[in-house]
Amino acid sequence: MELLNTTLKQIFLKAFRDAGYDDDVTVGECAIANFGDFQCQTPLLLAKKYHKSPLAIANDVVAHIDGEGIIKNITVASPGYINFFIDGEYLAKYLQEYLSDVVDARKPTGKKVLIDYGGANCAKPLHVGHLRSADIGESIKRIAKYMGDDCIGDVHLGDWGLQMGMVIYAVWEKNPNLVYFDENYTGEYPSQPPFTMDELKVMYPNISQRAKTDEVLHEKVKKITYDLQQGRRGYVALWKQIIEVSKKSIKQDYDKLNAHFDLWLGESDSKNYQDEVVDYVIKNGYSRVSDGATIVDVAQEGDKAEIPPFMLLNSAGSALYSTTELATIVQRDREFGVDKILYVVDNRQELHFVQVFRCVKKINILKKDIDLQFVGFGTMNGPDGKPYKTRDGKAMGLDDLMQMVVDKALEKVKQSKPDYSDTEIENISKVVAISALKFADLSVLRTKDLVFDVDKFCSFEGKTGPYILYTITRANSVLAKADDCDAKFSLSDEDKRLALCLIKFTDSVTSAYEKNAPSFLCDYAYSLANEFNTFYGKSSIIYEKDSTKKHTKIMLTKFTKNMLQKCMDLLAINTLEKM
RNA sequence: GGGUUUGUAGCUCAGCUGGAUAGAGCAGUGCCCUUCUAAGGCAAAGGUCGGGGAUUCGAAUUCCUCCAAGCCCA
Repeated sequence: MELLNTTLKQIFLKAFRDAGYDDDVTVGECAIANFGDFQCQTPLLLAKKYHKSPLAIANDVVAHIDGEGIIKNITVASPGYINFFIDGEYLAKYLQEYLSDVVDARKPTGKKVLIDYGGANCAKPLHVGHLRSADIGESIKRIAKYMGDDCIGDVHLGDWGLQMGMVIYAVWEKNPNLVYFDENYTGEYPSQPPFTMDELKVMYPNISQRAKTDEVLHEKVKKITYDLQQGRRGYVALWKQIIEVSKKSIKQDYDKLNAHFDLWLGESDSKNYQDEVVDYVIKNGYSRVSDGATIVDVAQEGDKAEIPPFMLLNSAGSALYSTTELATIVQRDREFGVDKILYVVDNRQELHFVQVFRCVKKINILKKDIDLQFVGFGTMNGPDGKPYKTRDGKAMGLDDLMQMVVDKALEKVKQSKPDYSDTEIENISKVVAISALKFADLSVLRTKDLVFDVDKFCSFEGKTGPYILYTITRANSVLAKADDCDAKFSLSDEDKRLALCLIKFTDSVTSAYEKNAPSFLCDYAYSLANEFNTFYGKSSIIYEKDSTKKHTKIMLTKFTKNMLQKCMDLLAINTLEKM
């Protein structure tokens, strides 16, 4: 279907041409405004070029506008705005078509996009810092899918670093007699892991803390990590079990947040490509040795800042985080044939990714020219304005945070709905709590840092997730009680505000998609909910006497509900039928 | 030191490519539940948009400069 914006632009474009103003692509664009339903500001832009006052141009154009049946009540306002209204009947017809069309995904773009988000580490419980990547990444994925991209979400698990050595050490410390640590052992290893996830969650922080001050322990851990990466049998067997157990637990946590990954690959999965990539780079002369390390220069002319070289191998000859990243891109190119990769990671990693991206481009190793994008998000800071710490003992795990919000929601539901059953209360509280948490996280502009504020996550009033859920349930309740008839759907002037708000959806998803910024959708959902609540409060819907008016109001209620549901779906927030 | 991001109401934040009186939410004030879920609505109050300069019909938005903070690299 043709969007109203396009229709209006065509009408205005023709009028501008007929009036003698031509040759600019932006001519005739109209936007929803407060001084009419729509406003066109083009006359202001043309004044200089044609040496005429904007007011005169506006008047010229208005005389040539042919918007029969669509546009009405055109006025010109100083210094050169063209304000106008949309015919109610026309808008009603358009709106119905728009809504049945817009809920479905757009036409496939044919683009394959991999979204790298989540960023959990094996053996480590998720903490508040993981919230943003999961929430933003999942929403970006859903938005891109809606816009027609073929999307793959990859959790890209941290499963190959020093933390694995730490956990293996912890297992050893607890029971050094396990067969995993016997170098002479050649038989099968037990199928059951010698630990539970709950034990792992304690082990890692414990060793990590101790390794900071204990040099000897730190060295031991490094040795274990090295042996693991060299393929020591017992360690590898144990490592695999750690990953299995971790994955299961991490998946449960992400499920709670409604973040669902298509791929559960980790850093270690690219190791098949690692040697090949390193060889390739060295053989083709892209690297040089500096202070014993093998590096690739990635500085470019015109750089404002000095971009340090990409590190391929350190002085000990071992691969680094950056090497793994490079190998992973090659893997994604070969195995998935992606066109674009989005990295939904903390802003602080930007330089690292700039280096990786430049290196990939420089060494010319990919089959396809992949569009690599750094989609950074602001840091979750503590109350002191410094990044929220995990290792300081007082760290808040995601579990604890969720429990806190759920408890708060329980309290709230119990007091406002005393007649609900316990299971009902429990179910509602969970959904409300997660919606509060996710919406609070998502509604802040992606790139900005945000203060970790428990009260904000626990807030259920105002611009929050629960407000949107509440609006949906209100609409539901109306629809359940409404006995609709077959009357005409026709928009009166007072219903138009809600109708115009509904059709703004396209602009919102589009900018959310283009900027990889779900916060635009949060803003939109809130403004729509707000508009609906005003509409709801103004007059009764189901007790409306006039059948046309009643039918129209019921339809608008239904549209709003569907639209809000759509937005929440794109934000990956579950909704409720009743609360 | 270099780079980078940010500075908008008491607090937390919107304000996209410059457009009419700078918008929300919390907190605080006053109303509104014997008709659709008050987790709501309505009304009022709150701001020299960090300071200064430049560009123009018009700047929170673009440019320059200074101040302050965060982050990254050294």
